[in-house]
Amino acid sequence: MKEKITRATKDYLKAIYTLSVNGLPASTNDLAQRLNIAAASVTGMLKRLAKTAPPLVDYRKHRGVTLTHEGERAALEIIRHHRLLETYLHESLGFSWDEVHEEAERLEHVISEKFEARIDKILGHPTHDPHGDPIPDLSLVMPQEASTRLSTLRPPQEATIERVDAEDGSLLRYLQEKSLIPGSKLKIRAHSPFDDNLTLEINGKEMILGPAITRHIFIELI
Amino acid sequence: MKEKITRATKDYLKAIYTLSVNGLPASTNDLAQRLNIAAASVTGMLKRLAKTAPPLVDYRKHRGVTLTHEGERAALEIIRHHRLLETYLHESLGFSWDEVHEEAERLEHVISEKFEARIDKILGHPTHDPHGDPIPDLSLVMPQEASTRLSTLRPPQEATIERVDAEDGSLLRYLQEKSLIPGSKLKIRAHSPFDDNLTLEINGKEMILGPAITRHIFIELI
DNA sequence: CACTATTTTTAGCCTACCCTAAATTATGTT
DNA sequence: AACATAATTTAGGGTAGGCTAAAAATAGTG
Repeated sequence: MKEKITRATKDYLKAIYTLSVNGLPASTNDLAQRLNIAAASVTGMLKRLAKTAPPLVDYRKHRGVTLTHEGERAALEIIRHHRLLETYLHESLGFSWDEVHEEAERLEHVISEKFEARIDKILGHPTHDPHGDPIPDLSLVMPQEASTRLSTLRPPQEATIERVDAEDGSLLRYLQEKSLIPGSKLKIRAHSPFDDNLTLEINGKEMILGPAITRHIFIELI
Repeated sequence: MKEKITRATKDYLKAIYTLSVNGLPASTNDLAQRLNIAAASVTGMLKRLAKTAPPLVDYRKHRGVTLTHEGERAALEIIRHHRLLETYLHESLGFSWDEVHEEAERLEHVISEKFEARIDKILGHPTHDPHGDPIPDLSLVMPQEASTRLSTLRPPQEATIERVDAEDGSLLRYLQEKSLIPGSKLKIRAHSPFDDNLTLEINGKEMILGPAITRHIFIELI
């Protein structure tokens, strides 16, 4: 009874997944913004997704949308593709970490299970992609992901960067230049009130970062 | 002024290219068969392709269709993608030669110029794919391709297999089993009249092949 | 609680591609 | 030259997935 899952459908499922991590339903508007599609079109598509067999989403008017079990499985498959691809592009094809997202975004829809298995093996079954995002394993179990934001730290805490939540290339290039990448260790030196700037030391260098940046960086305390 | 070239468009251009190697226009029916689409649909699509700006094909009713310069460029780009991918899948990801076509068929539409450049470099700028088909170079010049069919040889000619013209997986697996792959050297031992069977020796083994097979194998005389 | 601002949905359209059935044009014989 | 057959095109439809404008529902605020 498997329905054919189109590209557009996959994009919706992925977006719904990432917008409802907290368990809350994703809103029409948020989806529209993330997918760059008019809100009205999203409503129409959600209706369609809700009445496939089996239904991929649970949609109720004005209340937002969540994934069904089926929908979540499909979303996780795509996310696995995406993150494995990002890792592969980075490690094996020499793409820089700010380039991998865009390329993976297109490839994720067309690679076969065989292709997936090959790169997974070549990479040694990685658990995280270049941005630190967890990669669901073969049975689609998602590893725990770092959830403490750098912006919440205060001196004299120390931490390791685990994950960077950003797709924008220019931000990613900036972060790389500052060594703000997964694996880097840092110490909080100071916190400014009102603007919430953080002064931190990383690789012996000191820098001041605003919350617009530190909110996108997730850490593990040392 | 570049029009956006959709997936369907690319498939048509590629099909037209391969069907009109001899310079003659491709017919509606042949296209329909190759693309697995009703002939009426092909007519409709050809009309559309002929009136893009710039036009991608030169189409005249009941006379078939040829590629314009623009159309040919686009076709060659896709063919370059396809054949580079086949080579990459085979050499770097361990796909067998009967599996590469299908996978490349989907990937060819979505890889970036950067991806293309990477695998081209990793492979050492290959000129032929695993089936022996020539790969257009960066400026889209197509290398000469072997054009003598094995079926035309007669004892005691000797030759090297250069290219195999087949997409069907089971045929390809059969050929591989018999060492009928690019690079193999062979000697024609006998020719049977009427059925045009050829007896040939390859790697010290003798075998008899009918024209349904030998027509798909292209060689270079030694 | 009433009113405004925001979010979401309806209604009505549009484009790209695909299909079938019927009509038309080409082609290959006699 | 006149058919029969094969190839092609026209006509009329359908679906997926977009869009805009207007209506309706929800949420925030005095």
